[in-house]
Amino acid sequence: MPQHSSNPVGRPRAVPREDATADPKEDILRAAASLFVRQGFGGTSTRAIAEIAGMRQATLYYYFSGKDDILRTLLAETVRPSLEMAKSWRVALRGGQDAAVVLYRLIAEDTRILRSAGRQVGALYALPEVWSGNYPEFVEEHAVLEGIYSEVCELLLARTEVTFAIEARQLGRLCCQLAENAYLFSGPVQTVADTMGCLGLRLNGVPDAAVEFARR
Amino acid sequence: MPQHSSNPVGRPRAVPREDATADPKEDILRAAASLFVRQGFGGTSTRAIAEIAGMRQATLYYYFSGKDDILRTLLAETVRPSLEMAKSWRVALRGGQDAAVVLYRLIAEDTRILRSAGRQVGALYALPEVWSGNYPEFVEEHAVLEGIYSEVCELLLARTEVTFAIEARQLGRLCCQLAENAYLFSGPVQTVADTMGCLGLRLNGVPDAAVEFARR
DNA sequence: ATTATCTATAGATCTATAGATAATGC
DNA sequence: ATTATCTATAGATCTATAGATAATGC
Repeated sequence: MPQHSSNPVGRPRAVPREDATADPKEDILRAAASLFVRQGFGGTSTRAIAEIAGMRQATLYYYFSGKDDILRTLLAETVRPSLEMAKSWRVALRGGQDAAVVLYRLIAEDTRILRSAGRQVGALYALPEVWSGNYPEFVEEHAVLEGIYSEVCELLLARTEVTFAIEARQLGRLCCQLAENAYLFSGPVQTVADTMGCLGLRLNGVPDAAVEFARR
Repeated sequence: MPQHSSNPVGRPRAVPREDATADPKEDILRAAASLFVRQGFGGTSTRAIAEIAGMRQATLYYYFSGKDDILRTLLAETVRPSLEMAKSWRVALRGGQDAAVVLYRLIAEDTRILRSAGRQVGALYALPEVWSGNYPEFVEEHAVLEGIYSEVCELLLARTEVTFAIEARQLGRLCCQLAENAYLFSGPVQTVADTMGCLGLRLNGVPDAAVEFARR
């Protein structure tokens, strides 16, 4: 009869934390994201991460090769679901689905995804270090994501007579940022996601009546 | 006859830079802003700042009490002109000036101010350290600025029948961010400022026809 | 004498590794 | 035996200060 042991293998922690999950890696990622967002990447020491994660500094290196590796993991983990979602909407768009509907869905679902990650991902993306050449895979994936947004905006742009200087690429970026800034809004996810979708359509010059249509 | 000496007082620099201005303080601020924006605050050492500014690390302390003091100066220097400008538009607004016109002007002029500062101020404001309690004067001043934006948005919000959840405070913040994100757009300042003003009105549900009116 | 810089450095980090240790599993 | 942690620490920073120095100004 296999004894379902409640005690884990390995040396016990010196200072156990009651809020630790079963997965130390997850604890580290959570702790790191929270600190990066509040103190910046360079302003966060491995010691501080470890302390919040409930282990000693050196133990981090059993799971990650360093701070860079932690941030890389956080970035990959958060952009990928958004990108997959966006790619499937791109298929719908090219298949003839209405651009306004697609943009609304893109933003709303992205908002949901980012919020469910629970790591204030938008704030993470705002860290200068993220864009400074050390995380090319992330930058590349994010560029593709922005490209999909831009493709939708391009179609919306062609619909209206725009009287000021604006390019699809810029609108795409701003809409992408809308979803990523959703963490600044309080309230139920559904509501915030809806709001972001509507604001994205407004940015693209879609009249509120048509916005109303796209919401369903 | 006073000899207009071309040589400065004080010990000469060990490694002079040809792009140094007459004002070492300005050189330091410029170097620091550029590094903070690319590498983050915590990721930038005083040595790196000094090197770009063309002096030795210890010399920084002749002008500033430390990294904090440099960032505090940068923040104060950039938010204040925006705030003064916004306050004067608040007067106009309360005096009966059209809200759409005021919002357009607010954003466009803020865009110009921030860009003329030449320090990618928006990116500076995105640093987590800025908001983490060490710069309360800045945070306070910025809150007032956002408050003015919100006041304008409040009036615009009352004009239209909005079908989704949105508050004036959130719109105000987003419009403020628009101006602060203008550094991401390339092109002549006038053009970018105009674009940002128009997008801000769009965010507030102002129809493009009315936007056209507000631009003049 | 005054000014603006320099050199040198103490003391406090911080990162990453080596090697020990305290559990379970078999 | 394997695993997950620990302790200890070398070596590399980084910040901030003390005190020297090389100019001009008078």
